[in-house]
Amino acid sequence: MKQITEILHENDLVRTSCRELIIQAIVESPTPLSEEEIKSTVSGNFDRTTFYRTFKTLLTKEVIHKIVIDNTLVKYAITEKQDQNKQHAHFYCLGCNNVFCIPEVQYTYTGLPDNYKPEQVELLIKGYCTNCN
Amino acid sequence: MKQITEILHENDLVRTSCRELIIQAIVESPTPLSEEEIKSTVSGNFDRTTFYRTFKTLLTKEVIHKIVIDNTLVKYAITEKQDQNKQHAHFYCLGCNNVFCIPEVQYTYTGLPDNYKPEQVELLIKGYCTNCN
DNA sequence: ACTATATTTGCAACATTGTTGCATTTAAAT
DNA sequence: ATTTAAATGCAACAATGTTGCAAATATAGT
Repeated sequence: MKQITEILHENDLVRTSCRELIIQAIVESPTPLSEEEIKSTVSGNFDRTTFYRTFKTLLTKEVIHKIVIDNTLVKYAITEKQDQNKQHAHFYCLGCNNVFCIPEVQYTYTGLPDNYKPEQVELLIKGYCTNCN
Repeated sequence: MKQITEILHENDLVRTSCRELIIQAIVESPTPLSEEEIKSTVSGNFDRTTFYRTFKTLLTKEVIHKIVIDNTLVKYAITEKQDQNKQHAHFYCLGCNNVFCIPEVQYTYTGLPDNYKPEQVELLIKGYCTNCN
């Protein structure tokens, strides 16, 4: 709990229970959560408006960030400091719909025509996780 | 125009002007279009409901398919028969926001832990295209 | 070309999702 | 404890997407 307060403080954000609960939900989950999932664990406690505003704030302050699997499936995770400049692959489980960050994976590509200037490269592997094999 | 009628016929879809215009807009564009872009080229001609329904139909029949860059940025393209089983990389231009299919790119990865069973792999390269260099 | 049938369209009403302004409440600094 | 700045809740609104149904349209058979 102390950590969560610190996260807010480090980002110049006033400590409020809505912010704390959203962050807590994300931190306590073993895998990234969807907005829906976060909303439901926090729901009942706050006005719809407050949730949206808080969520937006945490995103723009990059306290949390998104992992896009599909336009209909977006997951959110805490932005760890060590992750800031690290690019890592993601695994999406077609069975349980969970997302996993896989920093162990190394990836490369060849054959991009010269006229394209690459800046970032994202790899998304879809398949089945341990539990869903 | 004859081609478009054929596309509909091949997919057991009644030929209607809304369907034709949506397909036409996509086919005539050099790069994939967003739903917004398609809507605006077709807008005025049809009821909002009709557009949504037609769009959905074309998607579920896989006459068109989506390329997801971000949950806020989804582009649609015609599904060519030869593309059906081909997996190819995509390039997203940070300058002009256009998406390009890059079948020339070859890519691989290593280091996925054994307990994950991969089925598909998607590579998305973000950077600047010829016009935006 | 005409008719019968199935499908699509447009409209209205509704449901969901997200946004804005403002008065009240809460957090934090002195 | 008091002051100040920021967040909250409410109401009203805007945008987006959906459903049921009658009217219109496309297709197949004659």
